Amino acid sequence: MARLDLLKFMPFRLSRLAAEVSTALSGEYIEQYGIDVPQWRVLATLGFREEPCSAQFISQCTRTHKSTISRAVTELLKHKLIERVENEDDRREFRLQPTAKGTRLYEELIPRLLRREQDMLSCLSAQERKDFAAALGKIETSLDLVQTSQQAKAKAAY
Amino acid sequence: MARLDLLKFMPFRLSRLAAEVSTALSGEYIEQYGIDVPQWRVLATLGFREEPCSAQFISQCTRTHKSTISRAVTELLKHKLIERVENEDDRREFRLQPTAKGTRLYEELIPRLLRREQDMLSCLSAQERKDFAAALGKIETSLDLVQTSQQAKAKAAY
DNA sequence: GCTAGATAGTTTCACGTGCAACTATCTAAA
DNA sequence: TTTAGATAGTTGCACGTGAAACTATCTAGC
Repeated sequence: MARLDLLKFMPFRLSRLAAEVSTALSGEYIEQYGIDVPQWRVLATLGFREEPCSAQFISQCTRTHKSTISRAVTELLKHKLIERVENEDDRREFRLQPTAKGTRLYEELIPRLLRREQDMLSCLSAQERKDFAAALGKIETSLDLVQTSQQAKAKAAY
Repeated sequence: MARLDLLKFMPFRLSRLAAEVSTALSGEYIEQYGIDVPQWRVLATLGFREEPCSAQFISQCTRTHKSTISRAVTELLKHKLIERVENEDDRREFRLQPTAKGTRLYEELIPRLLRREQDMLSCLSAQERKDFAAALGKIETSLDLVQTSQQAKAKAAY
């Protein structure tokens, strides 16, 4: 009879680890600034990229449901962390970009989060970290999980 | 100015991967049998272990909130996939164990899920798989995420 | 230029989950 | 024996999220 040790089952381990890491991060820093995970994803995408993006683009890049992004954008607008300008070429979509306040928050948050990530990985050697990231990358690719900016653009333009 | 590419940020990658894997599994197999993730966790714990367990024990092992386990147990009882017997030594808790029907479902499900896990990891060589699991183990340990049966028992007995 | 279908974004709804309060039971100490 | 505090399990509540419906706008084909 086939058996399965849940504690060694990869999907379970990933789910447990992701949940733990996520609450650790959001609990300590993100909640501190009054923004939640989807809002952080919007801000992170806008902060990293130079040009303004559409909500659709953010949704595709972060693989987050468009309704979730929509609500996050509404909140960020309300708190004046981002602003949106109409797109003359296509009046269905809006160009989103961080405000000065949003950029300030972003710049405060980044070092904290990067430090957190380093803490999390500090139990691995440099080589192990590299291998771990590479393995993760292979799995992501095989699951067609990686959405490059190019692909997103291509999709956006279909 | 510090920047952060969300797509290379480990917490984000883990969250995205876990979500994808989870929906892939639950969508294709678990939903097919009308049970959801918490119910599967209960069944997996009971099926793997020989002796009956308490809900508390399952909650600790799987790091799933006790209210979630409670609801999962209620559903599984309703569908006669598990049964519970009073514990004479401590009448607060119940001993949970799979029924014949539950065991049958478990045995049908296991090979499918294991095959799925293999598919997911098939993009890695044997050595890479081993290294990946080891790295994951180190991170889990450093985050105090690993709950052994012994520890759970110790905690249960405080 | 019109119409059909696609797309961006919003909103309503149903549902699953964590938190906190609650009941029942157990343990330890006075 | 009584009482205070801990524990097992359940339930009400608030909240976040995905699916689906909806509006407005765009594109392609006629």
